[in-house]
Amino acid sequence: MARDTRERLLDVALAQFAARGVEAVPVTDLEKGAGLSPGSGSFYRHFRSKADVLAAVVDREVDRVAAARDLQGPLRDMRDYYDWTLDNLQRMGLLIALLVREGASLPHLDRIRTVIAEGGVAHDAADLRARMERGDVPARDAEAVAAVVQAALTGYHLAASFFGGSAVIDRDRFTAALASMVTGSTADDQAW
Amino acid sequence: MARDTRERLLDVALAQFAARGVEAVPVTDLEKGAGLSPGSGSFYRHFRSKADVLAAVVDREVDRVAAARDLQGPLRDMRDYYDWTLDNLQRMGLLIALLVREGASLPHLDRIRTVIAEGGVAHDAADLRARMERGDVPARDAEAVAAVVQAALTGYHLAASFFGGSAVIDRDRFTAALASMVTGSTADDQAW
DNA sequence: GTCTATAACCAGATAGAC
DNA sequence: GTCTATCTGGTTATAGAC
Repeated sequence: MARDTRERLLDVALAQFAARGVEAVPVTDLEKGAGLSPGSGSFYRHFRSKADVLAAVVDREVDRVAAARDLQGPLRDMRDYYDWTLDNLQRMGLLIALLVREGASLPHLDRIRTVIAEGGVAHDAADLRARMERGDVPARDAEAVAAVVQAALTGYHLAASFFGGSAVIDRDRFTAALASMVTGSTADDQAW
Repeated sequence: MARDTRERLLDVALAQFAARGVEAVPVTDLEKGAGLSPGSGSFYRHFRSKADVLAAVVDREVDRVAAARDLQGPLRDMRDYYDWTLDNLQRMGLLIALLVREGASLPHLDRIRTVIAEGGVAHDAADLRARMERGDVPARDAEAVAAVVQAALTGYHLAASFFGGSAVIDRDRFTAALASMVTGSTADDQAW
């Protein structure tokens, strides 16, 4: 047993809840997944209830996402940034799956919203405004453009995760098109 | 009792499944919602099981969406089309909520994917290609641009429905920015 | 077609030995 | 901390009267 039983229970709970939904996962399955005897109440030595473990799962995952965000290096060009954002969404994958599944009934909803939205539109809009003033990017409603970018990246990620990545366009073509729409560059400037 | 009991059960099931998740809704609640005595097995005179009613719900809803799509009038300009698409997503709201909640475990998944994706990227890409050839729109990777548009609209819809419409940008500004990014028009052409 | 009643089962949670 | 055993309550589904 490498890690703490409590940690193992949290790992299993995150994976199972995200994949099958909280209601669909019996406590017995969590015990089984953590190497405990299913049906024994051993789970209850670590958490008071199923709702309790859900809250702990969300808490730990939000902390992780917040910590990972701080590691973000300096942004190079726009496409790298979009690429990095898609990676980030993938890293938050299980948390997002959980959010999407359980919706409003998730605990700590405002913390989740804060972490997921934060550094998003507001930050991007400021960056865009600066580029617009320098003339790197055509002048438009910066906040709205930032919102479009955010929505496009999120939508792409969700579609890929629902439909298993099939029937969606290649990731490179997607970020290239998005960057070209923001910067106003056209086919004359760049091959695809 | 206006409509058939079977229809009422389907209505209640759609609403409840989308809102709370299939697992979380006992058959008793469906009976209650349809005006039947909760706990009586009356539900089972209309459906063989809970899985059966879920399949019927999805089937009926996909049929509705497909039928509504055929009513689409001729497209005027691009912004009207984005507006119409957002309306459409709202009309598919409960089906999308169900898809998002239950994910891969939903029955008839490929039918859903077909109906939701179809007439989407492929159709838009053809339209864009024509506009690019006429010079109305800057020449770019048409399929990729169509995918970005689709992802942006879907992402906007989902964010609005998760977070209750708060913290999201105004719908008009969103579609305006998206249209301007596709057509390549800038602040000089249009006020916001 | 709907009802009352109930069977069969499974999930959440607790007690107490080791 | 984990186990066996168990209580309790809720859920699916069926039987049979009306």
